Amino acid sequence: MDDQTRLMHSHGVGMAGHPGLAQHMQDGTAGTDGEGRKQDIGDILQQIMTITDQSLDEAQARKHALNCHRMKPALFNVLCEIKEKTVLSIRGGQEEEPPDPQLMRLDNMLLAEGVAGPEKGGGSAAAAAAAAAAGGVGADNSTEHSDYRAKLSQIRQIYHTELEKYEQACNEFTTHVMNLLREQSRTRPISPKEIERMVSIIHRKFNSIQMQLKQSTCEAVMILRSRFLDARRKRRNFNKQATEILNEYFYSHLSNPYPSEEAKEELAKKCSITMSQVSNWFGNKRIRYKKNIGKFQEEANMYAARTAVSATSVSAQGSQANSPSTPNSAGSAGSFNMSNSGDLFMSVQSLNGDSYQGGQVGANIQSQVDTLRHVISQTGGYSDSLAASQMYSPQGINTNGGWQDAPTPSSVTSPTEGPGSVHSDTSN
DNA sequence: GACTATGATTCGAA
DNA sequence: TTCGAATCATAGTC
Repeated sequence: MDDQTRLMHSHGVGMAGHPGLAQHMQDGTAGTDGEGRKQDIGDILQQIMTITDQSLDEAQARKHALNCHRMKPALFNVLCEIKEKTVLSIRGGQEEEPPDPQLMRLDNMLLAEGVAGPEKGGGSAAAAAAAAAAGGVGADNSTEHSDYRAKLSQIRQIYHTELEKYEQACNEFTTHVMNLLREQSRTRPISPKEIERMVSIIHRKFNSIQMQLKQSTCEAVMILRSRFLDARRKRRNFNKQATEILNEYFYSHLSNPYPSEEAKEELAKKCSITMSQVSNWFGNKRIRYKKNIGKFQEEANMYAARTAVSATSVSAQGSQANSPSTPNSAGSAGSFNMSNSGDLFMSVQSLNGDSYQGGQVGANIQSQVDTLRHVISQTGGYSDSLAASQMYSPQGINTNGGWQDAPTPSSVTSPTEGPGSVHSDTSN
């Protein structure tokens, strides 16, 4: 006799003395001896315990037989009484548990990252926030941003798909268990509250699985986020063309290498970088140029010569009104849309003739003059009229170590403009 | 691996 | 806010 059978037999003996069962026996089985009763109960219990080992058809048949068994009501009563005794312990575990703080944290994070909750443009808000945190300006256009958004969107999609699967599985399983319990309630006493409790247990189990999903999603978002920010932090050299554009601007505005907002925007667009990167570049360039002028001399010469040649060629073409020529980038680098800057020589004449044509024109002229003067100073020739006014300092740095606010002859500067107006050299 | 170049960041001053 | 200056951190070169 195996343990199960022994257990059943012992229960059978025990239940023989049970008042409910005894009553039933008195009612329905009067006249039968004790051995026979024990045998009956043992049979029933054995049938119940072995029901799981049987095939579905077999079990169905057994179940039917059990339901029709004459002892079934008695057994039901016994189970009811046992249940009454144990119901207290069940009640003990029914208290509502407070919401898990970790789950709340995860939920909040997923909500903030735009993974959970309503669609926030594929997490673009979070991406923008991340970009802002990284100090990027205009990062909305960056490749990193779109990558981040795409990846976040992927995470969001996977999360929702998995969540849906879990919910579906949870619902299916809950329905299955509820049906099972309802079915079982024919043979054993099961109250609706118990079914409810079982449902909540199932939900708790599935919630813990959901929490794992949320945790994994959060981790994925964190990794993505850190990678995104790291990528921004990571230094990447600008491409050659971008550096050339920036250098051309820098050396053609050497007297005042402070691009205006518009110029920065233009440069940023041309170089496919952000405005803050342009600002950084100019900040670094100014300080490094100033620190080591000698080192940059060759570079300065090259760009100055290039610009001068461009300007001269433009000049040779005549002062066409619709010419897109620029003082600094008439070459491959593109234009900064500086009007009236075509005729360098005329500009120089104007300078010498003290015939200033207006702020913007003056600014553009200034660039040309910077370039020309630089070339001249480097070649050692031509020092008459220009030098007479104020010899060009190739470095564009005054004796105080700062950039010359008004590096050109006073005649160049508009009488209505202060030194600060030189910044308008980039006022396209 | 040392060194240099260079983009980014931080901090104080104006 | 912008700039200069110092510094950090990484890429590229030898």
